[in-house]
Amino acid sequence: MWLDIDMRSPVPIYDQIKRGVREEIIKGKLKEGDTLPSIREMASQIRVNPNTVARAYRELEMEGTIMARQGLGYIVVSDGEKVRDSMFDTLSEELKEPILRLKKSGISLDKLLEVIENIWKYQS
Amino acid sequence: MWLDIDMRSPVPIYDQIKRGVREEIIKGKLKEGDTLPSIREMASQIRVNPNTVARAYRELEMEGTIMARQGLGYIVVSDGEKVRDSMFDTLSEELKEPILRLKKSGISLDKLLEVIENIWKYQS
Amino acid sequence: MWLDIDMRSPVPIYDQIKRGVREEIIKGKLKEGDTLPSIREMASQIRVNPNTVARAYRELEMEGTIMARQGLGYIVVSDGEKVRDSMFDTLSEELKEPILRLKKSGISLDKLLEVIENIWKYQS
Amino acid sequence: MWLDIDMRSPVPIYDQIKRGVREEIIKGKLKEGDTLPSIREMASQIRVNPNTVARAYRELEMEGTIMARQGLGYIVVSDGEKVRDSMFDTLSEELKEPILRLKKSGISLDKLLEVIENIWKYQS
DNA sequence: GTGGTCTAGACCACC
DNA sequence: GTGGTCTAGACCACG
Repeated sequence: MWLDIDMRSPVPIYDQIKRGVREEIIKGKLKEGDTLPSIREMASQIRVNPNTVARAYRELEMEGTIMARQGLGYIVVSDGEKVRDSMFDTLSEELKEPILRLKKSGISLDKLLEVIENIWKYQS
Repeated sequence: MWLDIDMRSPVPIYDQIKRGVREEIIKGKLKEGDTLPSIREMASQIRVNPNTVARAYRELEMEGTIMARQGLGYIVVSDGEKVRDSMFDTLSEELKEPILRLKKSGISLDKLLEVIENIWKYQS
Repeated sequence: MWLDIDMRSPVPIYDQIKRGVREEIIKGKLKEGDTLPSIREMASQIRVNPNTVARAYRELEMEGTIMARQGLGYIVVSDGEKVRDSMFDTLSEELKEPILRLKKSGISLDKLLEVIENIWKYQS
Repeated sequence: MWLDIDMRSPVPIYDQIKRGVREEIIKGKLKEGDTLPSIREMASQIRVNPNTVARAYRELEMEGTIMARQGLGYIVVSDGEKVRDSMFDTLSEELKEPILRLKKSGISLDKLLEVIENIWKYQS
């Protein structure tokens, strides 16, 4: 699989892997029943320790997105819809705090929306 | 002082203190030349380790918002305008990552702006 | 044969096969002297790796329930009574641990028996 | 804290730690707001690698039983009631499978309840 | 081959 | 001192 991991990001690698897998499911590149790359394979592809991949997969399993089958590997069990929904919730939650702080500091809603739009349009 | 610290937040305490001080300056409750509560005083008021307050003050000094005066404590040296501007920059930076991830996952700009507006209007 | 295997169960497949064979014997559908489906036949029917079936048969042989006959496959050598008894022992053993943990956590015997009865009566 | 870990049990150590902590909370020996032994302390007491304790604590945090505070340690955030309830659910779930298998194999309800009672009364 | 657990030990951030 | 992440590598069970 084709996850690109940024080793210099403050976001933990295992979390980048989790996000990457979720995004593949949302994009439809991974569907229910598909098998993920094995832990060792993924680990060697993204040049990371297998333990790190294992942790990511394990946590995705705990949240109900994928499932392990002994001796066979991990398969996707959640459809893109569900993953997308829970992802929106999470991200909205992340947006909440900085937005409320901006509000408290006196920015206007219009100014905020303008800032957001700029990020959307002109950032990588 | 009147900072409220949330011990349960994932945001480091020293960072909450920095933000709190900046907000007081933005709101005009602290003006250029005003002195901050001493490290020990602040620490005992918000029930926090003095080292933590010291770190916050030290970093605020490094960014040019406040200044240490031997034997007198820390005084504010930046005006509300400047602090507000740099705060906007920081917060915009924080918004960037979740927004771009939402974009990558297929949310529309309109939908995003709607979400933002809802947070703005209806969240505490 | 008529075993139904649950690939999503945490119970290892080889163990599900062992249990399935034992249950057939207990129910009388397999009697002393009957021959089991060949490893390959069983494997293809339940969509499982032949190695897995082989392991199940091997272990059933070790416990004295079935026996390999050169060129003829496996035959049943234990009667329903015996199998049932050893099965009860095994299952009682499995019940032991969760029950004792419930006890340690302060549930009353009556409450426990009630829970058990509910499972018995109302679960599929 | 005085968890006793059985290194020879098939139950993973990190899981034994999770169970142990939950039980301390249920018994009231750990209350809301109490701090757990630090990862390193617990690890050295039960002669186990700190990573193993860390995993247990992390998972307890994910299920909402305890909470980490940087530089300070873990504190209990769930009361005994809640922990007990979710524990009952889990254990009942564990009982379900062996009980239904016993039922399928022809044991009578009375016989089963007798077996349960014996385990309760006479096992360690 | 697959995943699962555990150890040993490094490095970082926070208090 | 605290927790958090990551690596390297061993050993086990399952298919």
